[in-house]
Amino acid sequence: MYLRASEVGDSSVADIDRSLVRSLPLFANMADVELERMLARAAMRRIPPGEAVFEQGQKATQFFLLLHGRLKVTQVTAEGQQIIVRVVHPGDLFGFAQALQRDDYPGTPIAAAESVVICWPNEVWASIVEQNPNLAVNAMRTIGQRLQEAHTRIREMSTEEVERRVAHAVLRLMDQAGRRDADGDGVHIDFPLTRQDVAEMTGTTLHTVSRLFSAWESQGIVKGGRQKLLIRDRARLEALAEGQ
Amino acid sequence: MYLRASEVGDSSVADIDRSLVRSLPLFANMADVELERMLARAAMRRIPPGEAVFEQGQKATQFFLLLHGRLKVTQVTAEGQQIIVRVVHPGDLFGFAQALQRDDYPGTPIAAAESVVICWPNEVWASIVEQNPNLAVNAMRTIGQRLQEAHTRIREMSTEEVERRVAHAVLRLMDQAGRRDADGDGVHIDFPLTRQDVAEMTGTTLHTVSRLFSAWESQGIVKGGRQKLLIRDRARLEALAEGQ
DNA sequence: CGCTTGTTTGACCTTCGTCAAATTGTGTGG
DNA sequence: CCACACAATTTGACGAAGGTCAAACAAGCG
Repeated sequence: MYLRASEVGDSSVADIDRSLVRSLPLFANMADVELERMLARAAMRRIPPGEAVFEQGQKATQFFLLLHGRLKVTQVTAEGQQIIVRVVHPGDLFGFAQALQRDDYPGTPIAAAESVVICWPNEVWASIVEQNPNLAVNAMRTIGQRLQEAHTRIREMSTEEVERRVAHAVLRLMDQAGRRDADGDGVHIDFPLTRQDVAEMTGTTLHTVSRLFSAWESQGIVKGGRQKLLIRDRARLEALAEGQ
Repeated sequence: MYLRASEVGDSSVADIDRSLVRSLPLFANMADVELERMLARAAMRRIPPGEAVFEQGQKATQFFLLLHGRLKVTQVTAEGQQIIVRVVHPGDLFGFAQALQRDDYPGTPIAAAESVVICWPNEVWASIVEQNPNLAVNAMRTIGQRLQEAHTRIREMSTEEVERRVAHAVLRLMDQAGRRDADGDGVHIDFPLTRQDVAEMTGTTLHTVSRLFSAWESQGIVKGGRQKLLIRDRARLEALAEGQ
């Protein structure tokens, strides 16, 4: 948020915050020299809220790393229905298309808040992986974890009713984007999140999510607001997620 | 099916069918020497129908490749509900736990039909990947594709009604395990498949699947049987999958 | 201050899951 | 080779979870 780059769209390598990048697990085992070499081929981009980094179906020419902010990756069906495939958090790689053996991007990452990404041309990937197998292993673990998450979600959608699914989704958001509230009265989600978003993450409608949040609020479990959510009683939310 | 190993549980490396392994995309770019070196550390196992290669939650000590047969990978929820995460086809890697950064297996692969697998101890993975980055890239692509499939499934479960989901699942099975029928009257699924299986793949109940198959059968789209399914009219099934 | 975007709530109705019971294949042991 | 037992399948009746439709109501933003 406090980046020099925030005034411009694209920006030079020199502006990239080294200490931030260095702290990412993805680069944990990479030598400084190699990291510099990698950053030398990167570009930085600022994404204002509501804008897409790229569009679903677009030819994949680059891959990305989120430095600051938060992205919602959406997919749109042929009928125009939208779902949120996942949320990209700072430090996550995304737009990995060529590693997934496809030449177009499968989804659209939209900035939920002001965001900053680094991007590399696709060709860089192969050469980097060859020189640094460690990175490949790390990247594979990342994808593996995502696969895990996807399976968890499939299992939830197959076997759980809406209330439990929504509870799970909120708990996950809490872990990934929770922030101790200023008033000390709980944990709030650190980026603008609508009921519609939650619905698209759990396979339900914004109406149902709204009804659930209202019910929860009357029990003191959460507190809602426009694009805001504050969790006050994690324990009870966990109970709901486990089915009471 | 015509393996010497079919009489015994475990078997020596010498028995592994080289031409079969060689033809797998996973080893496409691997030199013969390296392939031999890799197979030298492998073991072969025969799995009778209904038996598990390993159990969900078990400590992951090996990774596997399916040579013959068909496996249903199941997950069981805390409440005891089961879902089928995916079907393993000949040539697929599975039981990849350590690449996914976990030390236990996330699911249970059960042989739907008589099956033969090769297995390696986990330690082998790292050394092989180091010597042969190509394999790592291939493996990553495989995982990437699985992630794609998982997202597709999530999207379907979020936005489509049961009939479309089941139609999609059947089409997928057709592509992955379809076999021109002996009577030439369509394509049948090449392994024993129950209504319950289809239900667990689509997040519905065996009752609903049975009702759907009955309806489809009366329209001449499919023909059912005990653990059997014959697709006679792919075009109409595709129409159903697209929502008419 | 209006306008847009997000949220809340109510009424209604459809899709599917649940419960129950009958039926049909298959393989096995006598 | 038949009969029995078990597993898979089929079908019907019923009800409830949750989606759809509709309308009113905030909360920011320019």
